[in-house]
Amino acid sequence: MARSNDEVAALLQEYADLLAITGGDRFKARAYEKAVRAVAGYHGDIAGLDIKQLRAIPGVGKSIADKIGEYFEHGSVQAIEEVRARIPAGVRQLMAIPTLGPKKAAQLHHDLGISSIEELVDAIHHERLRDVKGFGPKTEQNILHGVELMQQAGDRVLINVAMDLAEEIVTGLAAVTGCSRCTYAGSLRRFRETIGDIDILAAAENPGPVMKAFRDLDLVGEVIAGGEKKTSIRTTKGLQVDLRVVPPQAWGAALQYFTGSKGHNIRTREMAVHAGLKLSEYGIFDVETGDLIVSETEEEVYRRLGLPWIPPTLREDRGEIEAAQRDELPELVTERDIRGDLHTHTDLTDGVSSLEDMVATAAARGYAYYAVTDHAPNLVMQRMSDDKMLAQREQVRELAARYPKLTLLHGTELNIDADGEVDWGPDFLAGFDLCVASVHSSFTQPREQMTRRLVRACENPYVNIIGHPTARLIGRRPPVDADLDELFRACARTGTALEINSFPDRLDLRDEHILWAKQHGVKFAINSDSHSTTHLAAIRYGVGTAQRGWLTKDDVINTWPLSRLKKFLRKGRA
DNA sequence: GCCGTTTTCGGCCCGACTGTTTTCAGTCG
Repeated sequence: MARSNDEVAALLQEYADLLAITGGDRFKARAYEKAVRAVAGYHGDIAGLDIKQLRAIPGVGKSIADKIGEYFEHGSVQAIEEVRARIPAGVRQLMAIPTLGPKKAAQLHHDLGISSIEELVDAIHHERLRDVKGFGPKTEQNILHGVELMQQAGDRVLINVAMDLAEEIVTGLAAVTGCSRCTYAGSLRRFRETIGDIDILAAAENPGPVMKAFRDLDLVGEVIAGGEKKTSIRTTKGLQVDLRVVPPQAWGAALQYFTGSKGHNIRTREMAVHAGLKLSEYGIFDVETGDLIVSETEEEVYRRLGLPWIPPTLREDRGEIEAAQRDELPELVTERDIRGDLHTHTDLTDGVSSLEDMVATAAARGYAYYAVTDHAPNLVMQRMSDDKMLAQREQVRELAARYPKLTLLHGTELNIDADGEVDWGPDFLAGFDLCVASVHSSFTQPREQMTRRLVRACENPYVNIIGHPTARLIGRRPPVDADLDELFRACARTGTALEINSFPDRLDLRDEHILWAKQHGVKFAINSDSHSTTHLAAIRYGVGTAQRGWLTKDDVINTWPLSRLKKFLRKGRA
């Protein structure tokens, strides 16, 4: 379901870009960019809001609220149509080329009539850029190189890919003599679901050796920019990594700055300005005297702004500053709070590890309970049968004796069919300790049908958790189209939890949907959906996503003591 | 275009690096 928030955000971003290309008031363009972040990060669906409610969103004033209203009413916005008519779409696309921004794109369009990437490449080959002011031979090379990179589509990568790479680089740089601290920052530290580039931060009195060690890493494909304090490289696989080295005493301010997000940083810097201070990656300074006030730790930086420390996963300018000012930041769920995994597979269906190995790995993680939830018969390719399922249950019960500290639960992952029915009737389902139910087919049903299908699953008294609720695969399959408000209401009403599937290519529900569902009073289960012993650790990404959705321990059923969990799983059954 | 415990007008985040130019604009994060 393409949320209307995302549609509107894309439209406002286009307008902001076009305003930047046409020149004029750059603060106007910035105001639209601010509104883009506000709309994209808004917790609910903005389609249902009236003008007054739209204006209540910080960063959305009369003009933008009216444009959003006009868009919902007519499907287009006149002011945007007018500027579209003047600036060909291809001119905006030029901005996607690294090193090309709105000014250069506008100049190419104005001086040479270039309005597409193809025309630009052609113009370079015919040496037509030589006469344009500000464009030299290096710029030509940079553009051609940038276009080549775009064609290779070195897009965003999944969080686990970036995390593995970042941890490898951090380990390498931390070992360099003179490097006192090293960590990853940026969107990775905020646990965004995909990562565009990796930000590494190091502290050293003398940056030289750390910079050299970075440039010499085996994974470096090319050095994009190499300065004294900052170096950017592209790995052999095409991912950009930026390293910043700061003096040790500036660590806290630098970490705060390089963690972002951009929106969060703008807010904190504005707060500093209003207090007669200046906040940069080197610290908080007194504007009058230029004296450094604090810089060593993030806690000090936030405290000087009158705020408690804000967890990185909240730093998206989605209300965390206001919550911090009221001292109402949520106490976020952490990986340590997770007492068990409630969605896992074995080699009885499509897993690759045995029941024994999966349980041993769960026990080694210190879990208090663990559910085995292999696929049910309707997912025919998994070749499940009643007999096999019952035999596995026996095995689980026998295995339980070997793990006195770990309670084993026998469950299943049911298949929600096109009508909302599941694999078994009540008699057989009653034998399970818990049931996950998920959509695995008919992904493209119309909205009403899909909504009814999911709500029916919730209404089944044996369904405890809706697995990967939108069934999206990041970068490969879009989310199903359903009325999420209705689904969330049904979950809250029936005592059905929504899964936060931790598998890095799912992360489903995603952060914004979690925030939205939480407003309805829904409970969640953070599960790994493991198909191998190595997958259990992926729960960290589900926890990070849950944090981005502002969840506390109490919101997540698999942080609860077993007795409370079991009560929830009875779901009001007799 | 948005916003307001100094403001309904006059502000609007900050710094590194590059390429071009000779003191700086543009881009990026």
